[in-house]
Amino acid sequence: MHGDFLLGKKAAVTGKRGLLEDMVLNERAQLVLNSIIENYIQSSEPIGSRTLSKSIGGTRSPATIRNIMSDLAELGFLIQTHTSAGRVPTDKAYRFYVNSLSTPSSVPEQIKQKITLVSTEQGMQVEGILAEAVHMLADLTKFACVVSTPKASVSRLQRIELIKISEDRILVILVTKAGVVRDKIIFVKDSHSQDFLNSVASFLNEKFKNHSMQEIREKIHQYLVDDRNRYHDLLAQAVRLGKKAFELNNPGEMLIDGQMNLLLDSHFHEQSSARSLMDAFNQKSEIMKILDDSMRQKGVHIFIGIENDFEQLQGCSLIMTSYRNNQNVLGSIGVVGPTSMDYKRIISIVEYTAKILSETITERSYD
Amino acid sequence: MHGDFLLGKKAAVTGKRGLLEDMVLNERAQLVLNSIIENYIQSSEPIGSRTLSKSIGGTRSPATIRNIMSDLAELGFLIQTHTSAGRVPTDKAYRFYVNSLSTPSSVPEQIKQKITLVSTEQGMQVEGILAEAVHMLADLTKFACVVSTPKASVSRLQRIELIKISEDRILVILVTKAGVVRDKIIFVKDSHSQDFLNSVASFLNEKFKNHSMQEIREKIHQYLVDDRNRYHDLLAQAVRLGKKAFELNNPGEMLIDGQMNLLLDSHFHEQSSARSLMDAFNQKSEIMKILDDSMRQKGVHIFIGIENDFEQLQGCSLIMTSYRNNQNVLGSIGVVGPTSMDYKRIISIVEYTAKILSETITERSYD
DNA sequence: TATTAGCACTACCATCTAATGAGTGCTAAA
DNA sequence: TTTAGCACTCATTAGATGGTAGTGCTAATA
Repeated sequence: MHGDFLLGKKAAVTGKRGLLEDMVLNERAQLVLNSIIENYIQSSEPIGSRTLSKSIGGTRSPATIRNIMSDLAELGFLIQTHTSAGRVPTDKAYRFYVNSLSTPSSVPEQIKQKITLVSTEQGMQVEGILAEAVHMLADLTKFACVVSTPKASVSRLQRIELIKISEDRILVILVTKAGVVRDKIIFVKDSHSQDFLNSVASFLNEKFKNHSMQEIREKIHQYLVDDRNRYHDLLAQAVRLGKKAFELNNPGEMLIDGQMNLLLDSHFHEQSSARSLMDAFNQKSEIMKILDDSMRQKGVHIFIGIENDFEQLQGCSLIMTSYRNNQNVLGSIGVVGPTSMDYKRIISIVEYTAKILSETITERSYD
Repeated sequence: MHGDFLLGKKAAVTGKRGLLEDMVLNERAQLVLNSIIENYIQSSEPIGSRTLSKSIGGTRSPATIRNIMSDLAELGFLIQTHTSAGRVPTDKAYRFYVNSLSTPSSVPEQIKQKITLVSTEQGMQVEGILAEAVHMLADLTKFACVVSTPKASVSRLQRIELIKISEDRILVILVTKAGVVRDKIIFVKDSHSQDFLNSVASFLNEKFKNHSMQEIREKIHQYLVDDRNRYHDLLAQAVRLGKKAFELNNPGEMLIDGQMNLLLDSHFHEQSSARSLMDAFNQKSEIMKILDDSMRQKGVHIFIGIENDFEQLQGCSLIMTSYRNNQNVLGSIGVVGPTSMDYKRIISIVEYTAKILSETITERSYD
């Protein structure tokens, strides 16, 4: 295979078996590939051998470049839109490129200055801060951005309030350590006085403060499977109300911002891709899955094109990372953009934003 | 003036003075104009005399139609994009058309069935219901839709809770009659015990329950301008905390959905108009103004093109109406779309949606 | 062996042209 | 008041053309 020439020593030793896994390109090929990618990220136009020859300082003639490009194409790093066009990086090329970005590039000072969250000064709650963060991210990157709200299951109880609304409805307010207030209504068969609800609430507060919602649900379940007659009436009622109050009914929410950026982006300017992107963002559960996944691991996660499990986003790249308070990982935040995005820049911005967000929320946590 | 032929008796009597105000077109002209508008709404393409002649059943020849059209153009109801093109209705024409829709067309049964709010079953709060309503509206109309959340000032207090977060921070939770829960943090200089906060809260609850936020703010202000030494410590503290707690810090919020629909709409497919539309939606305060205005009056409000005060939306038409619970008008909901929208259909959908929304929220109110 | 120059070839792109067709306005007749 | 007829306008479309940016291949070169 002609392309073998481009492989460095490592691949040469391991031979064809390791061709795709431990792919190592020789210096020359790497230079060319990276240069193509960076040019393409800039211009969004197919890169030809002449352009590239100039771009790398004229040390190689267009003809040489052509040979190398031809081999890179054979190896699946480049494709041509048509015979006489320049070449465009494939998802595989971007993956190679991103992997080679060993040192995370630092955020330019002037961008750092833009990444500040002001909502914290306005007595705003966590959701407001998240909204601001995702809006800022969308504004800086000019792509679509998503953030998941703190998972109810991991957040720890700060306080619960029960407010009688009507004979059969009770408003439950849960305040978590992370600073999120959730409210919902539960329906009950028997009417309770507000005084009674206050006792139940203070019982639940005492019993469960600082426990995670997950733990609380488990404990309540435990109470219930135990012989319930052992408990006196207040306790039994409290547990029953508590069960309803702590029941998880929202599967976690997310905020999206900057979808319009994508529609205005030239890469998605064809009717069909715009339409399908829009559909994708309406499938919140799928996006939630991605956000959840990247919550579980440390660092920045990058999904390039077809690497993406969610088919409708396979024309995009995703840059995701998690945010946290001093106790727990709370959720994740990230960017959805074209595969030809400026990875260096976007990665650093996402990373830095998550850091600032984490700091802001930690400051905000009720401890 | 040639166009005078088209004017009916009324205008003929009042003469030129009333030309624009009590504009009445004779039957023939009305038929032609309405037919042009309805055709254009359907096809989005300039309407020519031949097409129209067929469309009205061939009772008038193209030449006749041409004469009428020419006069209508002279009166400002129609314009031509270029000399040899068909004609397109102006904003003035749409206004005429909408005014002539005397009988509000009823919503087709099959659309009625689609307009249902399910979130109420899931123990969701008002904001969730509004989000569902606006999403549904966007889905049905395929335009952008907005809804304003219930005004804090008009909503009546159901209950206030004060929760100590840290030495200098207190979480305030306000539950209104309309079913909205608002939470915010206030900062205090002196530390208070939770017991103390409970007393303050129950004092405030007793004193202000069922009063509107506006009233409460005024009363608190009254307390403060009175000689404050007259009050004992608890009261003085309560009032001071109360002032902070009831301070209006969010000017009212709104939810937007379906912006992407507009971007995908052929009418806004030029780069520039898409971009400026996007900007318009980011100017939330301007849109809020429109929503507020249409809250103050009964019925459906229609702003066609240049009738719009907000310049950036002068390429659009807005269909707005208010929603309410059994006590008060709470906010408004509406649609932003191209001036060539199907007014009949959209108006009826907006109207019906607002009705369902009002019913749902009334059901939900805490009374 | 790696690199380069030279050359034939390909396909897109902008520009021009001519033909088409949908529409108008005007005039004269019914 | 309506209509038929005719000349005219202008956007759109389809071909045709030349220019350009790119390729692949081969043979010569360092």
